[in-house]
Amino acid sequence: MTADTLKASGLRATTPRVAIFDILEKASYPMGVQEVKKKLRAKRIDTATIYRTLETFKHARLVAHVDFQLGRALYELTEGKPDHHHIVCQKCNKIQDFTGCGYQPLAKQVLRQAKGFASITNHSLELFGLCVPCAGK
Amino acid sequence: MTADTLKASGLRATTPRVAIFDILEKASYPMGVQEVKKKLRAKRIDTATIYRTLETFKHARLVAHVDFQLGRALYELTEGKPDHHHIVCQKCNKIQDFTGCGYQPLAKQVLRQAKGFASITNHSLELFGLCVPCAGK
DNA sequence: ATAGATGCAAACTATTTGCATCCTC
DNA sequence: GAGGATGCAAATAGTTTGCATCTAT
Repeated sequence: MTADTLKASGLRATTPRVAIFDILEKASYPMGVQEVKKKLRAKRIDTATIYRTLETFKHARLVAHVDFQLGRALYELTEGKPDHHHIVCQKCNKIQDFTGCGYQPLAKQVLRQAKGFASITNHSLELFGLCVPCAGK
Repeated sequence: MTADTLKASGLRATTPRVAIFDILEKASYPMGVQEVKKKLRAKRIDTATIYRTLETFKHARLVAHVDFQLGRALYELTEGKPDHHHIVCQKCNKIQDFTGCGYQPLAKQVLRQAKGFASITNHSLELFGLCVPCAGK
């Protein structure tokens, strides 16, 4: 149950949090605040609460912050998908997922080179390109 | 000369463009619109122009869009630094660069797997971690 | 009971757009 | 000269914050 997942992360299982988590769980791609808000429709949950909740989830590492260079933040559950990434069509924003970017050796190497850093806790990687329909002009 | 660089990319060498390019050239880390504006100080260049110019540079591939999950877009010249990336301290936002993320084989593999995509034209990769001072609490 | 979370409203910051004027080629 | 670029002003979008009230534990 979602409430237990939240509690397991040390978070209170409030109505908005459960609702937002459930929406992310059903989503098949990263969602922004507006998208979440739309899905919440009937439930009167304030936009500020959505922002705060997503930020909270991010700190708890329940969600990952994803950036498609669209001028807004997107989030997706990390649950059971480590090293999860996307390729995004630059024309139509279509998304496809892929797993494994082989960043572990890179992280090690960078830590060795970048003397000023003690640890790497996170990484973001997105590929941008053209989907088949858009490439065909 | 900067003007020639711009023309070589098919862009008109206007005063604002030259000024903004020069600022980026001197910068030692990715800059946002506000940072550029500050550097432009005396020169009366409108914020809208900065936005438009950076977008233009981006399309011309003179600059790369960088995202540190700060809620605003940053840009840096691509000039002579292909496959250039950063590691960012999550506490103090200190930045260190590194080169080469070995994404070429990854790109190939993803194109093979992600059937819906025809090409990859770009990639973004940032590492997030803690710098030595911040890690020491 | 109490710390923490939410709703509401307002403030802020980032970014975009329309249009008249200006400047580069 | 002509078309693209800029400045200005206003609009739009995204995000944050203060505070009184509510709620999960």
